[in-house]
Amino acid sequence: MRDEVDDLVDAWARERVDLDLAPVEVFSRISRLSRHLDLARREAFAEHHIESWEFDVLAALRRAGAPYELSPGRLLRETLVTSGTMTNRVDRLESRGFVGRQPDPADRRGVQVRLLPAGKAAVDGAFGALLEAEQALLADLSPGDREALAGLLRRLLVPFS
Amino acid sequence: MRDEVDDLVDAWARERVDLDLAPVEVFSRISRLSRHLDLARREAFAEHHIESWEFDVLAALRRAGAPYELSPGRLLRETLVTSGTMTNRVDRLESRGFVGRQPDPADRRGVQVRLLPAGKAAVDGAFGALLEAEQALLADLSPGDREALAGLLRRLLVPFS
DNA sequence: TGAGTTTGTCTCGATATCAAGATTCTTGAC
DNA sequence: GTCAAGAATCTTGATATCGAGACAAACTCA
Repeated sequence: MRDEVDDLVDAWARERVDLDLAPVEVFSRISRLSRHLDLARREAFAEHHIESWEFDVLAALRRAGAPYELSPGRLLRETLVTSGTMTNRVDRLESRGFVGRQPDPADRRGVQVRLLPAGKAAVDGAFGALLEAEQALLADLSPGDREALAGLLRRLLVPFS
Repeated sequence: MRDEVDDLVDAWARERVDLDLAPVEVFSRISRLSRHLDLARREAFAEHHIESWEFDVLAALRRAGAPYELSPGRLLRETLVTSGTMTNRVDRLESRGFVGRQPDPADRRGVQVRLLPAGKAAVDGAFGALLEAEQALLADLSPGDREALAGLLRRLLVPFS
């Protein structure tokens, strides 16, 4: 059982016999899986007529719980984009009727972005499709393997959190 | 030991008690790690004054081995970008003196992109810095853990290869 | 050989993102 | 109370990417 990264590592090993390529075995697989997952995500969402960036914003609001309201600042911290990008995203979600903007009663500089019913329906449907697609990708791993994998990944992620 | 994804899963679990969130435990960590790795990569390359996209192209040429020549078509398949993007990238690398373009003697439609000495020096230096930074991120895992992780990731990646 | 299809590269227009700056409001120190 | 410093949001300009299309050359198969 070989994957694309085995070929990559072999090629580097031929050219740079002096280097220890162990990190490539892990991190290159993570990067490539992430790219494949983005594509799979896009496909799963396409059937529900939303884009990945739309899901990211709507999901942050959905996770927050009723009344499904967050500030733009909070949203950009959740989704790791800049403020200009978030303004643009909320504009487009607003024009689709998925979210609404309301002045923040406690801070007159502020705005609250609220998830509207159409947006909630969209994100709930899309999340279901996403989980289904991802379940299929995990099908070859036993529950024990999944937990072991999640645990090892957590250990890599903790220093960043 | 909790990470950002533990919080994410808890939030979803509160809102959607009906769903099995096991895939999130794995795939959300992979996506987030990939984003953090991109930033770490950018930092490691900054000291060598090259950008991530430059490394991607130069590394493909470097891995190919002497005489370090690939066609634009081959390069875009290696780096997963579109042809318009690759034209732009090769243009900029050419203006930095890192690569050169030559007509393909065997196919008059074709072009060969060749890695020049300055480009080879840049990519070798940057790759060393990248491996060093990535070693540090792996420091907490034993060699056995690393192999187990790489093996599990390979099993996820094989279907895409 | 010659027509039609495929391949390889580049050009062009549209767009999402980022970074920096502008604006408005809040907060805390004195 | 006033003023400076900070925070929240939006605006603007630059840019890298994508997707579609153009063009040239190379195959295919009768």
